[in-house]
This record gives sequence, structure tokens and C-alpha cells, in this order.
Amino acid sequence: MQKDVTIYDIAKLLELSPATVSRALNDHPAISSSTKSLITSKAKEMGYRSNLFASNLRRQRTNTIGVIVPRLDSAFMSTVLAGMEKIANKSNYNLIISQSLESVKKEVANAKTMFDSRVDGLLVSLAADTDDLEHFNTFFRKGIPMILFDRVMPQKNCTNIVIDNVKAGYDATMHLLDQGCKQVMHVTGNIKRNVYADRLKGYKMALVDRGIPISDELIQLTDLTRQAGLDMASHIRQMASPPDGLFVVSDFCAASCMGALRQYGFAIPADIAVVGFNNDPVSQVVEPNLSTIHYPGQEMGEIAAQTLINHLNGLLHLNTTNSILLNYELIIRQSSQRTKAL
Amino acid sequence: MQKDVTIYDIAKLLELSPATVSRALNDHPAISSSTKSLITSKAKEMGYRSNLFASNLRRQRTNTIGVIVPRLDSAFMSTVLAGMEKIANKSNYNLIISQSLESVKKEVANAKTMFDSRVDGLLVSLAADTDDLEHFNTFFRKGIPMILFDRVMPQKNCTNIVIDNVKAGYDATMHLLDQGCKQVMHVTGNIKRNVYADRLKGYKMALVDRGIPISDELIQLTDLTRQAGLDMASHIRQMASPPDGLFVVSDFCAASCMGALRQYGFAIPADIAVVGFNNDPVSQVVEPNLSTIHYPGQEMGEIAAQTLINHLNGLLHLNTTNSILLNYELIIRQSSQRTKAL
DNA sequence: TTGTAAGCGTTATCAT
DNA sequence: ATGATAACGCTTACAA
Repeated sequence: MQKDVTIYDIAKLLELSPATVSRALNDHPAISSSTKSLITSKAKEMGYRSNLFASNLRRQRTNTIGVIVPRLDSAFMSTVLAGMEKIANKSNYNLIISQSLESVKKEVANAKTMFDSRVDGLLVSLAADTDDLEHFNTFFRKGIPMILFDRVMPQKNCTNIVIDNVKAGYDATMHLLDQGCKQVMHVTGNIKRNVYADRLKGYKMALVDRGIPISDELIQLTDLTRQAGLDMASHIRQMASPPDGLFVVSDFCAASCMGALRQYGFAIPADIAVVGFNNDPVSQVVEPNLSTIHYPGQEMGEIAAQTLINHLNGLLHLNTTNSILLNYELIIRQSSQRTKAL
Repeated sequence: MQKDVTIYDIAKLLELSPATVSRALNDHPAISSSTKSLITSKAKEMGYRSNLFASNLRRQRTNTIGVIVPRLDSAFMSTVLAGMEKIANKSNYNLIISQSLESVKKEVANAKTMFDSRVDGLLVSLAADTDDLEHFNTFFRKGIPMILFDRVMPQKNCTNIVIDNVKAGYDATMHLLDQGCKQVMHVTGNIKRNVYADRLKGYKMALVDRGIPISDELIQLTDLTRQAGLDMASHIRQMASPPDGLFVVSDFCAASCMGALRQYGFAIPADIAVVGFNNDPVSQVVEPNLSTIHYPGQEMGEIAAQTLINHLNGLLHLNTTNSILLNYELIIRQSSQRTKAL
């Protein structure tokens, strides 16, 4: 393992000072363009690479962004990460990614690791059972910017990036009602999390607006897994008066439920019209194709990363109550379409 | 932004030398356990955190592993990454993740970034059009270990982690033949990549073993997207004698194709029996459920990371021709099951 | 426009 | 068992 080339080596060869070499390599305005090109060409020739650690140590900056997500192995999250990586890469930032596996305990540990890695900023989507943001206090105290996305929580000095989940839930429910559903069941996740709580709120608002009473029996909290979908189907089958509309806030869970329902003899959408959430690839594959809310994952990742980087570069300030709302889209497919679309 | 606590601060307060503090914090054997506990408790009290950059600079080591994958937003890859993260996190390594988006050009850029970030080791799955590993020469020359997984290429001093794609392709094809298929079509990706080339090889071997002639018309190279699946269905529909078996090396593509085929009136598995690849979530959702090869993504990620870390810690040496083969599993579901399973 | 030199916070070597 | 000190490679006042 041969020794690395340093700016001192370049300086010596060119009979210049290390300072000049450093400045030239960083495109400092005070260096004449002739020596600049001299230095950069020599650097390339010698196979020089900058030592990020020395630079970070000196500048107290790392050009690294920490990302904490509930799970890496979800279709939605991987599009978000793809978006973040795209922007970070373009802006010369590295991404350190870790997953909380839906547990606060791991989230706390992840936060500590990120802190010790001295990330310049943090992008976080909260675990299912996170109650507060105290484990991020170290960041707040040091003024390290943090952006919450998707699974958020109101917090001073902390931008939230979300879609309007209330409205999305409202739209999905209203769509089912418009298709003639009289009894819409809502299957959701842990309502500690804004995304689920808000969609539930939207669901209720839609019912209220149509003068339909809200029934607790029609609101089901699950873990949104495949198994939860199957269980829900057998539950529905056993109901005295099964719902004729189903709004499940995860496509995979919805699709799994649909499959089981059909096996039990329910016709979709005739007996039960179904709407999912996320526009996961499965929604296009399941029969009948699943209506859903398109959730702009890639875009959300890009915007989260870009906003953070802009802030870090002083191009934008994350204010107290800043919150960014992304557009979603209700995609109507066969699973919920009883009448011809207009 | 207040100043960070350093080992000097601790040393001063305890009237010890920084060296002793450093050693104590690193659990050096030569430090008495009494001063050790004194120092660690004081450090905690003062909110000390070690400066990784200073440490990295000094030790010429980063505790960081670079990961380059073709795409982040794939179901398979996200399980791989989840596995890697799990192991890396446990072993105190950070992961820097980037995607090549299936282009060599970006892969080269990613490799450079990783090199400049001085990662201790590299985990790579190759882009679709990568022809050689020259852009990793800088790593080889410096003795930085690299492990290829899934999309691999033979290379000195570079462990490959794969499943036996030839055998998997063989098994899938043989299964279709066992179900009575006379004409099996094979839909695959860029055969520059081992995974696709090998599965094709397995497909051919199965045909040969059964004395069935290999027909170029039945071997289709595509990009394995949803659209490719749809296109393939309409192609099949127009064939003079359509195949009665279909082996597609991606579940999502297979499922998309199946949906379209059914719309065209093909019965599955009666008219065409279908087998996919990867055991993607969609395979359990599509109707009829898709037979597939279970590809152990999480496990592959864990093993790749663990192998690399073991090497970095001197617990294991990556030899010249080291190659790790993981088990796969043929999962038979309704899409290919014509006879009752034994 | 370029040079000097101090310092970022560790860790490793050599003493004691 | 502990201490003194010199790197590690870079950036940045300050000086020239």
C-alpha cells in the first residue's frame, strides 16, 4: 500500500507553498489562472486525491447527510432514497443511511451514530412508535439542521415535507362514496404517526360531509403487512353486513386483502370497491388494478435533500414553521370504478 | 454552536495527559481500570464525543463501506441494502450508498467518489453495460478490498457473492417442462450480466437435457420493465404458435406480462404456465400467484457486508478465487402448477 | 498573488 | 501505568 500524494508533495515538486496548492485546488480567486492550471495538471499527473478527513477536521464540516428511515426494504422508501441520492451526489454530498426498523430504540441509536459521524444535516422519517424528538436534541442544540419527511412531527426549527394526507384520505374516501359505496371501511396503521392519523381524519371528514355516521367497527388499525390484509379479508367475510367500500392506506396490504376477498367470492369492485395508497408497483399488477393515491417518493427525496443542501450552503433558511406540501394524485383504476369515468 | 469537548478538556480537568484519556476511551489494556472508569464517567458527564475525522486522519482508516448498486428503487436491492445496513451498523461501520442507474459512466463517477471518501472497502453490483472493472483499479492497486454481489464479473482478488444462476435457470425451466410445457419461452435482460447469461445457460441446458431444440425465437432480450412485459404479451399473442411455458427472469415483468396475456384470453397456467424470478412481493399478489425463484436478498446483503468486515478486521482473508454461493429456492405457486404437487 | 505557520483532535512512538 | 510529543493532511489568518 503505497503512500498517498499530498499537497506538500505537489508543492515541493512545483516549488510552491502548500497553501498555494490548496487554494489552487479549491479554485480560490486569488490564485493566478496560470499557476492554477499548472497545479491541477500536476495533481492529476501525480494521482493526487484530497484527504476528506483532514479537510473535514480542519473545516469542521463533513459534506455528509445522515438519513434515518423506518425500513429500507419498502418500495416507497427506496424511491425516496433514490431521489435523495441523486441530489446528494450531484451536490457532492455523501449519504449515510440507516434504518430504525420501526423501533424508537434503534432510532435513538441511529441518531447517536449520526451525531458521532458529525453529519452536516439530517433527513428523518420516524419509526412507528416514536413519541417525541428528544433524541434529536443534540442536533437542535448544535444547530444541525434536520428535515422530517413523510412520517413527521411538528417541531420548532425543523422543516416537514409531506403530502396533504388529510386531503388525500378525504379524496380517496369521497371517491368511494361517489362510486355508490354506502359503508366504507378504513384500514390503517399506527395512528401515532401523522400519515395514518391524517388519512383517518380525511376519511372521517368525508363521511361527515356526506352525513354518514362514523362507525368504530369500520376503522381498523393494523400493521399493514400482507398478513394483515389476509386477516382483514377473513374478518370482512365474517361481518354481518360487510362494507361495500374499502380504503386501505397501503397498496401491498390492500392487494393482499383483495386477493383473499375474491377467493371468498366477493366481486371487486361490484361487491367491494377498493382504494389503496402509495402507487406501489403491485397496484398495477393486481387484478383488478388497484386505485390508489400516487405518492411522489422520488420527488419527496429530491426535495428533502435539495432543501437541506440549500440550507447548508446558505442559499435558504429553514424557518420556524416551514412545511413543504407536495402534490399527490388520486389514480382511479378498475378496483374502484363502478361507473364509467367522466 | 458551542465548542466540542475534546480529550484535552477531559485531561485538563482530571489532571491527566491526553494520551491517557485517549487510551482509556479506547479501552487500552495498559490503563488501570480505576482511571479508566474515572475517565469514561467524566467523558459522559461532559458530553464528550469522539471526533471521527481526527481519528480517521490519524489512523488512516474510515470505518466506512462504500456500496454501489444499479438502482436503489428495486424491491430486491432494498432487501439487500437492509441486510448490509444491519450488519454494518452492528459492527460500527457506516455505509455510503450510491446508484449507477445502470450506466457505466455513473458507476465510474461513483467509484471515484468512493475512492475520494477513502472507504475501507467496497460492495458492488454492476451496471447493465459495464464491460470491465478498470475503474476499480485504483482500489485494487491500493489493496482496498472489494466484493461483487449479484451482478458480478470474475476478477482476481475480488470475492463474488451469487446464487447459482445457471442451476436456478435450469430448475425453473425444468419445472415448466415437468408441468407438460412443450415450448418454453425465456424472457431475460442484458446478457452481458452474469445473472442473465447464466439463467439463459440454465434454460438451454434444461432444453438440451430433454432433447428439445433451442429456438432463437423463444429467447427474448428485454429491459425487464413493466412495459417490456406488456410488449411481450402482445408479441406472444401474435405468434403463429405461441409458447405454452414462460420463464421471465423478473417477477414484476412476468406479472405485468401475465396480466396482459389474460386480457388477451390466455388461461394461466393452462395455456401458458409462468415462472418468474426474485420472489418479489408482486409474485404473491398477482393472480394466479406467480411461481418464482426465491432470491435471498437480505441474506446476500448480510453476507456481503459480514465477509468484507471480517476481512477488514483481519478475521478472514479474501483469496484469489473466492466465490460464495447462496442457496435459492424454487417456489411453486399457481401460475405454473398444472398437476397437483407431490 | 503567494508564503508562513498555527491548529483541527486524534493516536502512536518512545520515554519514564 | 502514564506522559511528552510528533505526526496525520488540510485550511486560513496574517504577513509579505
